[in-house]
Amino acid sequence: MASPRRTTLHDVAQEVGVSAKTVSRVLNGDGPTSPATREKVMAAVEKLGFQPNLMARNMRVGGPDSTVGLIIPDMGNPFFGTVAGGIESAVRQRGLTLLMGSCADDPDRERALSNTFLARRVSALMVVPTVGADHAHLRAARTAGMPVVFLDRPGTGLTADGVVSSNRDGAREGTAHLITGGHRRIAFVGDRPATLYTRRERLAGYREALEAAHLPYDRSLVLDGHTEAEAAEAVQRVLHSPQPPTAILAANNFAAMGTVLGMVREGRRDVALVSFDDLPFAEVLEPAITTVAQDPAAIGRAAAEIALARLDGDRTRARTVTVPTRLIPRGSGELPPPR
Amino acid sequence: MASPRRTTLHDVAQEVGVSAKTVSRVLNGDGPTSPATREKVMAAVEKLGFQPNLMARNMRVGGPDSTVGLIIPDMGNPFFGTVAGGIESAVRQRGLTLLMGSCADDPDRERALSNTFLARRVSALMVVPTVGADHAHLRAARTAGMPVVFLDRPGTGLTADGVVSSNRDGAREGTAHLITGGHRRIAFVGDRPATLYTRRERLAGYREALEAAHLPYDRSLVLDGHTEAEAAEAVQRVLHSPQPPTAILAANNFAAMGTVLGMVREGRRDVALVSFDDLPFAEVLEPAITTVAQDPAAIGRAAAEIALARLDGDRTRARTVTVPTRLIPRGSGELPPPR
DNA sequence: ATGAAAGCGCTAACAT
DNA sequence: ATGTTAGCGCTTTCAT
Repeated sequence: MASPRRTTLHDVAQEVGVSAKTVSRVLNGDGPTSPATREKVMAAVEKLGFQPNLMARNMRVGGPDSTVGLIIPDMGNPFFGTVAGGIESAVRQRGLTLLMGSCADDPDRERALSNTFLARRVSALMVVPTVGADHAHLRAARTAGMPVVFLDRPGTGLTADGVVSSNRDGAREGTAHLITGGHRRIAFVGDRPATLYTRRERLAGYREALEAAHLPYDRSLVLDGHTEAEAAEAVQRVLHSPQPPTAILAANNFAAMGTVLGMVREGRRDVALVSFDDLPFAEVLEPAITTVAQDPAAIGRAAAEIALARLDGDRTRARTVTVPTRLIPRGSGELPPPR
Repeated sequence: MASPRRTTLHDVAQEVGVSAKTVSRVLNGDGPTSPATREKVMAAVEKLGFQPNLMARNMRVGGPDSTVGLIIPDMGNPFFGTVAGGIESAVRQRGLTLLMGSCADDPDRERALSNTFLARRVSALMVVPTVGADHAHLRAARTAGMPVVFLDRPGTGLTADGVVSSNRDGAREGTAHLITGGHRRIAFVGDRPATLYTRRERLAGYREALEAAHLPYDRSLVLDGHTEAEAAEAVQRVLHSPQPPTAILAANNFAAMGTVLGMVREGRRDVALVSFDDLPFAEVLEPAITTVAQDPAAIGRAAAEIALARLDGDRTRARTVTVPTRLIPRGSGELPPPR
């Protein structure tokens, strides 16, 4: 009981009694076709359930496929989902379809996925680089005219276009906000590994704010946590230390959730908090959480615009676009230090 | 300054001084090859940055592409991201790559995306059906041997395999939990449109629990809200009604977030809440939120297993797998009614 | 161990 | 308005 072969253009042509090229003309609307054959062809297509084989078409036409590839490190993070939405709506207007894959934080899988996309001749490739991944292998495809855009973090081993948030400025602003409120001991809860681009940049912004206010940089106030649970534990520990912080800058949404969880577990509502990344529940908590909001949709849009410009022949040198963040004061960052 | 043509198998062959077929043999490791040529070929591949054109390969080989397509209605919902993760890890073991696209709740775009996947000859197609979409056009591909699996909701116009949560049982259990706590006026906050499969099933489970306890079904306690904001407003309104509920069953995560937001705005911490779908912040709120947790990763795994079995020749009739939900009492569902 | 020819499904270029 | 031929890049089949 073998499956029937997939219907081809020839099957349709035979059914109607015309040549394959005529069917092709009808379907792609290029050459002239009589209304009569057009109808007959469409009927046969419907009847046989014909799906044109785009691989064959693309191969003959020679151009790239009408898809854009996106590689993200983690499907569960809605941040990337929103980024993807921004790309999607921008490329769709050009008749391109966004296809995405997740590498689950694995550099080997990132490599495999990019080969998958390259081998299928996507029009452009967008990558949110995973820690440890190298991107030198993309050079050939890029030289052959395929745009490569790095999102959220710069790529490694390849100079290409990129789009990032104003991580440093945003973190500086968030920290300064706490300092203005009177805080002098401010903890930083960041992602791991500490070499992660966004973490480095945000830590740098945090330090800039401290320096500007002539506050000391205390390493014991810099905490790690890749997951919510880890961040929560780190926060609980530091709140029990001899000189606990009176305020916390959480450097991403998982860190922020963990920080809130840690504070709840300790029954501490008196610690000020500013979170980098907006949170779905930011407005629901008491106090509501002050955030340094990123604009993931704008990041996606900017990346798509760069890629489309490249496809249109833009040959200027690689550039990096910075999408601004915005401080949204909501309450948690306005708590004064105890005195 | 035109882009250089993409390197082909022949380019590599010419560089080495062998035939194309020899290069093909080296790359796919089928026929016998001498170690010497093997090395030279690999070197040339590296030097020229050769990426085999999978479209050409697949076309000649005739089989399906080594990708699996997934269509989801919304990128921003982490529920679907987790489902995708479950599929991904299951199909990867078979050398298949998961590619996903979002139709943004638009049935036309769902159709376009499925054509995109079909035209590229994916090995299998997974669809989370969007409201208003029809799936009859998938019949031909399915007949030709491509597995189709519907996730989270049944498809329309096509009998195919499916995987869903135990929506009705879960909602009944969640509602019964509130009834056991002494509540007699329990509101239902659901998604829109009211015809949505998951909403219908969950409402049915809610009604079953009411009936089992001989409680009246009061339509004024059934609220709608497709977004967090809409749900919040509906909740605020009902709390001001003459006979307000003392407990709420939120039928999905957006409804739950909106419900919490509405309660916070009204300063009401005395209303019991059970949420269908687990929430990232469920444990952080006070009281922590009692949920009827789904298992999205298990949904994805089950769907992948069905598809793989079909690819292995399973020709039994279409079946629907139900993945159980689990009640997680955390506090918000244990609030007693005021007396 | 390697090469030559044919063909996968489609369309560009040239007929008619 | 339609048909024919050739070929996209690769692999199969059959040589050598």
